[in-house]
Amino acid sequence: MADGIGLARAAIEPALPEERVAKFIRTLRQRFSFSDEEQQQLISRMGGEAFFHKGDTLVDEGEWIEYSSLLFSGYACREKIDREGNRQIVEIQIPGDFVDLHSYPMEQLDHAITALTDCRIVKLYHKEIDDLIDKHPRFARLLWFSTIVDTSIHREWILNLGSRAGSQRMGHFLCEMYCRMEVVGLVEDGRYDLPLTQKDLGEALGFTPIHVNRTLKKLRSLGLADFRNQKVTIDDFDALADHCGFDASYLYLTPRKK
Amino acid sequence: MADGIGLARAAIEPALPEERVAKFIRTLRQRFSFSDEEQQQLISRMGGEAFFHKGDTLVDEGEWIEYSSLLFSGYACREKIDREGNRQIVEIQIPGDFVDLHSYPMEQLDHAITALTDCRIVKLYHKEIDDLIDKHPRFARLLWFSTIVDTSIHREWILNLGSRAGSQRMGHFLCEMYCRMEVVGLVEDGRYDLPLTQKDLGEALGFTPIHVNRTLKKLRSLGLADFRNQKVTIDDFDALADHCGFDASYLYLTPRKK
DNA sequence: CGCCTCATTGACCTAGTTCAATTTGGGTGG
DNA sequence: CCACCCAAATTGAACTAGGTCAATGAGGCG
Repeated sequence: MADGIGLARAAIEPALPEERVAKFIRTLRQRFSFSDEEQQQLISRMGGEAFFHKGDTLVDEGEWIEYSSLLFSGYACREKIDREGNRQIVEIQIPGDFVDLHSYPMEQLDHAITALTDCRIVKLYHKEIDDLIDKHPRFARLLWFSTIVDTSIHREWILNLGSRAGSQRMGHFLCEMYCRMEVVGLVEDGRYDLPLTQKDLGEALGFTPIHVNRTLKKLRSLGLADFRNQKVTIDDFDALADHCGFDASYLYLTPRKK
Repeated sequence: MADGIGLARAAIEPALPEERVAKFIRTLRQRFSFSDEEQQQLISRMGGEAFFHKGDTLVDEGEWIEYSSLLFSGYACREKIDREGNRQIVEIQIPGDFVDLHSYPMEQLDHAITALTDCRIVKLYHKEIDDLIDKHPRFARLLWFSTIVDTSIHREWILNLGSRAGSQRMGHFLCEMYCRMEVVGLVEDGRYDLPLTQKDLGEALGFTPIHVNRTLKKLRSLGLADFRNQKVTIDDFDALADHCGFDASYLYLTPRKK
């Protein structure tokens, strides 16, 4: 595991994991200067792949965790279940996301991570992170940053659930996914995949599936967004963003100004 | 700034900052073994106090941040304002909380931090954290952990706003505050201070102030909780926790089992 | 072809909002 | 100590966004 080639060898498909890992690194590079050598330092420490089927649990609540998983294909979500069995989706994970980097400091999660589609992940063992930080302390701040973006996304969801209603709450969610998908090259002609049912959408947004249906109908009739067959089409992103007061700065996707 | 004495000298009142800093450290020690020397390493790097009045902004959205603030007396909240001017409180900060340790990796926040009462903070400059991690890489994981607990709290709020209604949503919030106040010794005879108006409570829970009033009335009539004059009384915590399905594990306050 | 899951629509119901008025209590100046 | 003020709490009444219940369609698949 001296370099990225080890990863390619381990791949089941001909796809090069480096390309997917690069999605994650590209996001980081938008905020931090990052030498090629540092990039190699990180990639070389990643090793071991795993495959999950739709519906599988990638990480279970309370499970003892030794490595973090970088999602390089497929979609997953983080979810919490309350006493009555209500499911709340708290975040959607897309290719290029480290789905549980926060398990490095945390060691056990308070929520489960479930595959929304078949998924492939690359592992980064926590002992490798220890070693990486030991030798290159700068990585602490860098990897830490990437977990803190999730915190920011959570805060915006709190705002979304607490302060926005109906089509604005829904539209805001679709805007967020649009922006996140775009940086990893998964938006084409205003379209992207969103492998959720209307029931799932309801569980993310605090709506009943019936209300989700009506909300989507409204956005469609306003010409702002269309969700059909697990695909989202947004012809005029700015119009939708304006409709729901979406401002992408909480996603920390743009370079810092300083 | 070779030791904690520097802090005491800087204090405006005779209160010893170490005692308050210790609240933060005590919380960490519940999960990490922590030598006295390490504790000293951390405390010795903290320096500089600041005082804020009720209503002041401790940290503004988008502001460039060079140090993180440990709240050692008073209460604050993190809030986001949307385009329409609606305010959403996303977390309450109590004595012993690092209110913006996440500004170390993030450097600019997506939200503001506002004083709910007069507040006193101790600073930890980010360059000191750099140095600390450089010399003692173990601190990276440890401080990182403490920011990740906020992420977990945010997730539970998403669940609370998305899945719980009425008195259960309110009760859950009161349970959380009870538990967090208890570890820092601020609960006496089932009572603790909560310096919020009913309007503020509504802005935290996604309710109108009128509904907050009715929800509180209901909890009072059920004998589960009483909020009056910015003080919460919970005679039977277990009964309240049972009423709203509260499980404190997301607060990561108990020692790890492993 | 028939099954099964998901989407869609209608009718009705309720939790929570809105609007408006009244009360309470702490603080302040005379 | 009292009179006054003001912010916050409380209550009532009417209204509505969203939930509940129930039925119908529509697409995918063995």
